[in-house]
Amino acid sequence: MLMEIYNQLFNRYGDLNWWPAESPYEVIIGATLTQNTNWSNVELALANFKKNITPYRVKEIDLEELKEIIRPAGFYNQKAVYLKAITKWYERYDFDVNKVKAQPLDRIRKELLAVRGVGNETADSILLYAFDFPTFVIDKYTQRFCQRYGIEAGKDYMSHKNYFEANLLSDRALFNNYHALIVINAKNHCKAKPTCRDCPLEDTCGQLGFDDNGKPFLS
DNA sequence: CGCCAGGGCCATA
DNA sequence: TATGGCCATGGC
Repeated sequence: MLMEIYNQLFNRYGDLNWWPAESPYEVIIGATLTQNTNWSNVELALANFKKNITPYRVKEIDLEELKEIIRPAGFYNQKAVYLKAITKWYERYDFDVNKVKAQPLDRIRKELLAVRGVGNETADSILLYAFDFPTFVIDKYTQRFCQRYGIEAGKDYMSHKNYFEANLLSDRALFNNYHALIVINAKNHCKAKPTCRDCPLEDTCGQLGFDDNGKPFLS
């Protein structure tokens, strides 16, 4: 079922080429800044770096100065601390993407979760979109998506993640685009119908439907 | 003007 | 383990 739904979403939106960033480190920064924050605000913050988003700079920069740069992204007092912390973690691997990629997924995931400001979603976003690890990213949209369409994937983050990983081929390209498709589909939907969030769960609210044979389709 | 966005931390029970 | 308050800007 999950694969059929993916195909429907793919037919509509195609390959979205996530994450929108110019480097793995920029993915790390973006994933942290976008916590409970509109992406357009994150873009303003990223623009304030003036094309100079490197771990070396974030490591050396004064904390108060960093706060000013990321201010548009909101929660800047804590996020500035978070950026320092995740950058310090990255330094263990000499800011080298390949040294991180050479490690086992589970090890890096645990390390990331131990970093201040990195929870499940941020960790998985970084693992998948910065370092190409085959891990599935769950967010509020995904959980709402499952609830709305009767996909019984559990109730918390890990149960959803386990459900998707258990019912899909472990393919980083698939995981990458699937999460992106769910987000884009949700945003499109919300844009067209701002009150969708308030729809009762039994409402088929959304573009996804199921035919008489139980096959999913996008209307 | 009020609502809320691609979460996570912490205190409390 | 499970809620709830808190963090903060900018777009609509």
